[in-house]
Parts: sequence; C-alpha cells; structure tokens
Amino acid sequence: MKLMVIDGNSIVNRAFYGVSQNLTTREGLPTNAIFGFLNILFKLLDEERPEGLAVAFDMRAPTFRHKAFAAYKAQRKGMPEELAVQMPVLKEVLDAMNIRRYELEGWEADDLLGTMARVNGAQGGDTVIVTGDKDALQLVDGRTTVKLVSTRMGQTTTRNVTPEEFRESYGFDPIHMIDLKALMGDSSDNYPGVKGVGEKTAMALIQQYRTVDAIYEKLPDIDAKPGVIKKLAEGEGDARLSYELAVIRTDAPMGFDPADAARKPFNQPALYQKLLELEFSKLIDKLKLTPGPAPAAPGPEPAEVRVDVVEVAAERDFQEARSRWEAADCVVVLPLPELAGVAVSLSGDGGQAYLYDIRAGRYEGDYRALLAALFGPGVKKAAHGVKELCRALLDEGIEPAGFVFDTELAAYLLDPTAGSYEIRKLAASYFKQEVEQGAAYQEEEAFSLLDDGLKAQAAWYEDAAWIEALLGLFRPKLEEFGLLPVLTDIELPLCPVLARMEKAGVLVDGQALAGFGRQLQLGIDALKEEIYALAGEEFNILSPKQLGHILFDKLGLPPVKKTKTGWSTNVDVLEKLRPRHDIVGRVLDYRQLTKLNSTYVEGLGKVIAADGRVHTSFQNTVTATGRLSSTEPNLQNIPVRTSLGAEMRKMFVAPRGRVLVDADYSQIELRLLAHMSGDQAMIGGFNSGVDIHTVTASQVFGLPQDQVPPELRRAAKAVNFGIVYGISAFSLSEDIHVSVPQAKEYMEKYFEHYSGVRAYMDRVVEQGREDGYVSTMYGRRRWLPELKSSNFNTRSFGERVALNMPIQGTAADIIKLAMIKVDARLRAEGLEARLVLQVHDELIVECPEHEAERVKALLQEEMEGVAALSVPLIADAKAGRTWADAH
DNA sequence: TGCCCATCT
DNA sequence: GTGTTAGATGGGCAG
Repeated sequence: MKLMVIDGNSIVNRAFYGVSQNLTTREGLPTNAIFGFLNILFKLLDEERPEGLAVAFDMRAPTFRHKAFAAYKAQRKGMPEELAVQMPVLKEVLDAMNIRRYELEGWEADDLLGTMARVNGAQGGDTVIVTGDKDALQLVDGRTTVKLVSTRMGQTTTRNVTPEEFRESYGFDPIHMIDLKALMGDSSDNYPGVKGVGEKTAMALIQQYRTVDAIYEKLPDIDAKPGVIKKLAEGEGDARLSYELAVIRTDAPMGFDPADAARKPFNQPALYQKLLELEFSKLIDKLKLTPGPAPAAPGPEPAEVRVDVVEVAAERDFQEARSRWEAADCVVVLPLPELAGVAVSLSGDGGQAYLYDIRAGRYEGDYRALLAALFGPGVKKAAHGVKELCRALLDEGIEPAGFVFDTELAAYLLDPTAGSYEIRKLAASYFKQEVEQGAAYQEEEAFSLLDDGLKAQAAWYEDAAWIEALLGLFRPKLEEFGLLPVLTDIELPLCPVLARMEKAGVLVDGQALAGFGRQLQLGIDALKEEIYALAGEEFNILSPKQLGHILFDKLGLPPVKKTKTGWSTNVDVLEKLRPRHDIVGRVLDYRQLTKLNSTYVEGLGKVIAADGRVHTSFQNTVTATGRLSSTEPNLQNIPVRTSLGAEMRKMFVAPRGRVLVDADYSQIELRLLAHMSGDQAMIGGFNSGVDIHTVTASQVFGLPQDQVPPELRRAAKAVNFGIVYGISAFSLSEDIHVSVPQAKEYMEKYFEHYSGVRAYMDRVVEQGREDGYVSTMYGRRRWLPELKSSNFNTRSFGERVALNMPIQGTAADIIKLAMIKVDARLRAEGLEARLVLQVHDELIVECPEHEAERVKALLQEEMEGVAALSVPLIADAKAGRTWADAH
C-alpha cells in the first residue's frame, strides 16, 4: 500500500509558528495551528494521493529516552499554552476526517512513524514520512522516503528525500544520519553530541568514517585536527549516549496493520460541524462540504415557528397588516434592491409568525404610500443595514424613521474586528449550523404562491427569518455587554444622518480638476525624462523592485532598510538618500505627482455623478475603533499637508451663492487622554488655554512657556501624539530625528511629569487583560485576546491597541453624537444648511452664504457641548468657497 | 492576491 | 533580545 505517515507534533509546530497568531474564533480559541496543519495536510494529499494515511503524536508521558538520559527530560520543552489548547481540537478534526491517529505511551511520534514505515515496507508497500525534523532522514530506504516540510513566512515548501537524494547531498547512506547526529547533537531534541563538534566537522568525519564506532576504533589515528581529536576523546560518553537517543526505533508495540490506515471518506456532518465551530468557512467551501444529517449537538437554534406567508396585493391586505405592524414591538424588514419589494416578518404569540411578501409590481394600491407608512415612525422596525436602507428610502423620497434595531450594526458592536457581517455568515457562526437548512418557513405552503424566481424568493424569505433569529440572539447579548445604548443612542440615529450626507454629496469643480490633472501630467513627463537621464536608462519608476535596482545596484546608493521582498524605497529611506544623488528628490516628486494624478484627480473624476457632485459611502461597520470609513471615493484622505496636495482641496467647492463651513475639534484625542486618565498636570495644561504642546514642552523640560524653543515644542508634540498610540522610544527617535537614548529621555521626563497618564496606561492594559476587552467612555468594545498571547509581538500589539482604542473610539463616539445633534438642529431650525462630510474630527456643512455665521456658531456649540469633560472640548469653525478656504 | 507605497486623522 | 505608532482606502506592480 502507498502509505503516508505524518509526524503530527512536528507539523503542528511548524503550522503554529508559520501562520499568523491572530487567528482565533469568536470565542477566543486560537486556531492558527489547526488552520496551518489542515492546509499542509491538503497540500500533501494532493501531491501524494496515498492509499493509506496515519498521523502520529507524541504523548506527554516519559519515553524510554528519558530513562536513558536525565537531561532529556529536564530540558524537553513544553509547548506554548496557545498551541496546547489547539491539540485536542485538531485531533477531533482528524477523527472527523476518518484519519487514523496513533499515540503510544512511552514512545515518540518518530518511533511510531519508523515502525509503520518498516511494517509497510515488509509487506512490499511504499511509505512517505512527513515531518519537519531531519532526524527522520535515517529512515529513508528503498521503500521509504521522507518529505521534509518547512514553512517560511506563511509559505509551505516540501522536499522529498529518497536514498539517492540523501547520498547526493550528504555523501553517505541515510542510516548514518544517526552517527552524524550523535556527533553534532541536536539542540531541539536535547541531546548534546560531542562538545565543540558542530555540523561541519561532524559531516566531514561521517563522510570519511561512516560510523561513530569506526571513529572511536581508530581514535586517535584519524584524519582530523588535533583539537577535534581531543574533543572526540573527551566526548566519547556523550557521543555514545547521543547515538542511543538519536536512533529512531522501528519496533514500537503498536500492533500496526497498514490496512487499518486505509483512507476512508470524511465523516461529513462531523467534519462540517467541526470546521464551522472553527469558523473555517472557506475550507468548508473548498471541500464542498455539506452538513449532512443534523449534528448531534447544535448551537442555539431559532425556535420552531409556523409561518403564514401573506401576499400583500390589494390595498385591503396592507390596511389589515398595518394595524398588526403598528401594534408589534418590532417587525423585521428586508427590502429587495431599489425597494422593488419588502419582506416584513412578524412573530406573534405561540410560535405563529407572518411573512408579508410585498412587491411593487404586484401591489394594486399606492406603493409609495405603503412604503411611507411602513417606514414612517408608526412602525417599529429592525433591519440588517439600516444606513443602506435609509439611503434607498431617501432616493424614493421617503423620510426614514422608526428603526429600533439593526442586526448588522449589532454584530459589529459585538465584535468590531470580525470583518464581515453578511446575514448567512452571521447565522452560520452564531447558530453553528448550516444556514440553508431546516427552518419552518421552508414548508411547502410558503412557496405555493410563487410562479417565478423561486430560488431567489426562497432565499429572500430565509434571510428575513435569519434576521429575526439574529435579532432574538443579539438584543440580550447587547444588553449583557452594555452595548444597547451605543446602538440606540449613537449608531441607529446616525444612520439617517449618514444617508442624508451621502445623498447630498459634495460639489467638485470638474473643470479645475481636469486643469490640475494636465498641470500634474506636465510635471510627471518632465520628471520622468530627468530621472531616465540620471539613471542612464528607462525603467518603471513606480516599481519598488526596478527602482531599487537603479538606486542600490546601478547608482550604488546605500540601502537603508529591508522589506519582506527586497530593499525598501519608501519616503523615509529616500529622504535619507536625498543628499546623495539628484535622482532621489526627483523620484520623490514623481511619486507625489503620480499619486495625486492617479488616485485623486483620475480617481475623483471617475466618481463625479451627473449632478456634478461626489457621493461617498460612509461605512459604519468597518473600523475596529468605531470610526467611520469612506469609500468610492474615500474623502477622508484628501491631501492637505503639502502645498501641491492642498491644491486638491480647492476642487471641493460650494455651489454659487453657498459656502462650505468646516469645523474641527482641537486636540480631541489628547483632551480625552487628559480626561480619561485624570492626570492633573495635563488637565491643568488644557485649562490654562495655552497651546498644549508648548505647555507640555514647558512642563516637561522645565522652561517658562515663552522660552520653549521650536524643536522642543516639536518633540513634545511628537511625544503627545505617540503616547496615544503606545509608541516606543525607537519609533519616537525615528519620528523626530533624535537618538534613541534622547527619545527615551523625553519619554521618561514626560511620564515623570504626567504620572497620571502612565498610571492610566498601566490600568487600561491590566483591565483589558482581565476583562478580555477594552471600551470607550460610551461602552463601545473591542475584544483583545492578543493581550494574553505568549508571543511578544502579538502581545505588544494588543497593548498598543488597548491604549489607543478607548481614546480613538471615544473621539469617534463623540463626533457621531455631535453629527446627530447638528443634523437635528439644522433641520429643526429650518436652515438649508446640511452636513456633507466627516473626517474623523472634522465636520463639513454646505449652506447658503447668509447662513454661514449661524451655522458656524451652531456647529461649534453642538460639537463642544456633546460631552462634559474635565477639560474644555474645543471646536473651531471657518467658512469658505472651497474646502481649502474653509479649513 | 499579496505587497509596497502614498494619502488622511 | 524580540520589533519597534493607532485607525483607514486605493493605485500599481508582480506572480
């Protein structure tokens, strides 16, 4: 039989260290090792297509080797906790795959592999041993090959070693691997070998003498340096012992019969269930797994319900339904694209539910009036993605109101780092069961009225039911976590505001934009020629690889920093190289100009709508901290820092007779740090009304405020910003171009003076570690399993996030609250002014010129009044014809 | 698709 | 001694 046997411990270790350590389930079980193991396994199965398959594991119990060599036991390393917890789960997955696994008390995986290979070989079968451990190469023979697995940066490579291959690269037979190891030792397996003899020396000796025995028989008359001979003589005991430890046994009493390992089909339902629990949905897709029979112990299931499907065709149907909807606590609404229809789901008493199927094309009454009534304040509604729905309603001229729940926002608040909140994915992961399967609404009556698009309609009904089920799960969960106020006071009321902003859009001066583009193109063409001339050849300047070749190979400039794939050519590097060659500055300029042209000029040009305006989408379920993001186009990263970049902001204009009013919070994150830490020195600094960076510099460096030199103010500013992100002395030094010790001194002085800030930082991290999450002033949460990681980098990342999220997130909460208030007041006071943009700490309103002064005051008042902190919350407002003028 | 780079707060 | 600042989107290159 063609048999593949896998060293489970060796491969799982490689998987653990090779796959990103951030991979966890919602419940915090790390899954990276399992994930990596399965990936490697499927790759191997694909490459080898064996008839038999077995995985061997070590056991924790001591083996015969421990008895032979005390140090072996003493030094043997335990696996990290995060790997250990994955082992039993991995074994369950293997069981679900019907893969034989072996472990035997007193024996290591190696010995089991060796035994299986020999038994199979004796029956005339070929065996492939899969491991990352070169020790196993001693097992290579005419019937046995070893497949060495290595993972580097997430990439798995394998190498098949046959006897010929082995002799080719080592110069002796595979069996003498034992002799080699006996001399050179093995630090990971903890046997010493001969002290002072390493791989090179050992290789030469074994190539010449083949065995340890032969060497010691001839000693001291062997062909080696006197020092080596002396070391060999002194280390004979270690060598002999190491030999014993290095031998892989092939006689483990495991009663192996290759037939036992014959491959069997997966236990589909069990495997499906396991992979679902691990949230490996891509793998489920790849393996085309189906759930099969219902799993024995599913997660929570939506309650069994009877569903009446009601087609709303006549005006009378609607009027009947309407009174039921208005009486309900909450109905689920699920619109078809462009509001061509709406499914309304309503759960009544005793497991009786109604699903109203409403289609524009089938409704005999006034469809618009139906929508207006359904989406008005009289019906309390839950939807999945309220902001998008509000947007669709506005497009139909309907004022959205009465939304009391959003399953998408709820899922986001429960885990803002989850990444995707599609209905069926949520159902799959929260209910741990296949979403296509088994709810009552699939009963036959439900589809009896269908004549077309049966599948799509079934999916539509199902989704409505899933939203209902998720609603039932999420509401108590939000309550339990204190997140309900974030949903009902912040996120939900913000939805119609965002929808109105998107719909309003902002006017772009297309003519000016095109002109700017032509001007940029001239600069780009000229720079390109100059760069080619200086380089002496034409190449792709935007390719880091080609640019690196020109700069570092051809022109001989010194490389500064590496990236994963080569020498870095980023702006920091090029700034350092700028004085050394004329080409460098031009490359920087070229980069800036092409960036402006392709991303901003061309990118923006593509998304100007028929009304001459751009209508961005504000995403409210994307960021880990609660900020919004902006796409198509992203209007939150329009250049401002450089003078040429700032030209871009002149393209965003107000129509004739109107102006833009721009109001931004002054130092909101730092003010929040002062407030949340309660640091009296920093609070005092803000209350003094003097520029905070100057105050900081004066306090930290002990100078009068009017004698702070600019470089110390700059340093203080960088420290102030860095603190919020959990910066290190190294990065601060890079940032402000001082030495690392100097940066360290600045930080120490800072913390000496603002000791309350340091105490707060320690407190937040500690609390985060205890609770498993950090939160904002308003209760928004981010889970941080990273804080408990045994991996230094992962844990450090968690600590920086723990410091930053409460501050960045609270700032996000505050500006969202301000947006709700500003929008409400602008509308209540009958102003024409409307919010059009938000850029994290900045709000932009478009209004008639004559409203500008009132709007400025209103913005300032609402933004500053949102929260009462121990320091003033300051917003400055300015009006102008373009964004550049208003900012 | 992953990587690098540039842009913003 | 580790790798070394939080949160985003988008364009272009290379495989």
